[in-house]
Amino acid sequence: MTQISTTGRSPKNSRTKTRIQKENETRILTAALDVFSENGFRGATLDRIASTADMSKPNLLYYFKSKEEIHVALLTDLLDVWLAPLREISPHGEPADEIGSYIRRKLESSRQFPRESRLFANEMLAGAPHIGGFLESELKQLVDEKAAIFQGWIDQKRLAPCDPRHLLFAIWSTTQHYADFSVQVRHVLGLQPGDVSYYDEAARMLETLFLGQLMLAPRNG
Amino acid sequence: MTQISTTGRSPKNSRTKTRIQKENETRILTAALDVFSENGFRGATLDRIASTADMSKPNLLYYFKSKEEIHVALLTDLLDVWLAPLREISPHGEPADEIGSYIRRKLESSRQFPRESRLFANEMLAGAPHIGGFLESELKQLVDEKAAIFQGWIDQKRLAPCDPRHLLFAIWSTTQHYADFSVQVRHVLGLQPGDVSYYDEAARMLETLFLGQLMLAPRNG
DNA sequence: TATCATTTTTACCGTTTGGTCAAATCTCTT
DNA sequence: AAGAGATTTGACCAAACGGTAAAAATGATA
Repeated sequence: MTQISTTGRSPKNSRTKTRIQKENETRILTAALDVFSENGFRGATLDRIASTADMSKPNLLYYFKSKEEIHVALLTDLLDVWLAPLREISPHGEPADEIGSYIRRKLESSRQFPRESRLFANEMLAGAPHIGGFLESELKQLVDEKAAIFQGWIDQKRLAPCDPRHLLFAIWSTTQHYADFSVQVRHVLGLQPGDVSYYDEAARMLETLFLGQLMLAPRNG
Repeated sequence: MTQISTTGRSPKNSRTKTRIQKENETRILTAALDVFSENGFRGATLDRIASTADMSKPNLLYYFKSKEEIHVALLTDLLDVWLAPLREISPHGEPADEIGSYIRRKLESSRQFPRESRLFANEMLAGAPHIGGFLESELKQLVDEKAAIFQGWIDQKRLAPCDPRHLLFAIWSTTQHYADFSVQVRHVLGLQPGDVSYYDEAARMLETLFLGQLMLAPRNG
């Protein structure tokens, strides 16, 4: 499997991009995001991407020389979006503030970039053939760093004892769920296909869960 | 898109299944689960399923007359697995007990049936083309029923005010994450490909999150 | 407006895909 | 051991697939 590195795309070796080049690359990438995020890498076809982009297949291949190159371009852009909210967590704030705002950022990211989230999810389900390296290097390193912050708060009794990495998993899963499983969310809530009005209620739920306390009555035992 | 109903599969119209028939259907379904759960419906191929099942493609098509029929068979089996843990929630127990054991059941389900979970996830990402009907009928109905139980507990002040459906979403996402994103979980934790030893820690995390209290120090404001 | 590089199209190619068919083989029963 | 039914195989098909080559059309520039 071809792993990601910073790839030099675009036709020929020309350094400056023309107006048409920029326009068409954007059109292709947008169309490809639609198709890849719905069907995954293997399930996507160049024909579908081309027709979604309103472009002939050879013309599309003039801008990206293979299906894989389009996919890599999308994933590369994606990784920044994915990491950005995590980077902002600071050791200096209150745990509730830091974690609360991280959750809000992640949820906002799901609302704004649901297709990117699904692209990522598809890549995970397929066994991360393209971004395995990213996961065990950049992501792992950043997670270790932020986990240490959480551990500090735990040691100071400002956060319940727990495995910080699993706390991050819980945040990732609950927030990304609203993008990745939006079809299910909408069906269960009885909403129309395009309706994403559930995000406000989602934010309240996650605030209660992570920052408040869910169980009110004392448990027996 | 072909929606699911109870399909009469198997060759001819024979009512009784032979030994070979049962064996081969199992082999096919097992292989298909591997392939579909990794690549989704569109990304899966009959050739791969056949070779995974150690069987020729025409032979495979003797038992299931199309790719879609195999997929439908898998999804049909899946839906029971998916609903079973939810059905068990009772209005008569303590909220913490009921929700706690539901989480444990769901997590156990992720551990035991990760491929089924990924099959479901793939179907969601693709926009639920095959089980949309199930989502808005059976699932919605069951969710409404269980949400009413949660609402009862909220009214009795035994559970924090929240949208019960979103509470279910939080449980689904956190538990299923360990099956669907297991590659990421393993990479971040630095575990080997087959290692699923993270489930115990996951269970502790989710107990703290849902039944306990994460934030220990009072927040300002 | 002539020129040249960029962009787009048309016509392909070899492979993979989902699926069919008839013949061959195997299995079970008598 | 023979016959009937169940199973398996090999040969095939049309369509879709990822991708190529070269000519045609377009755009920018002088």
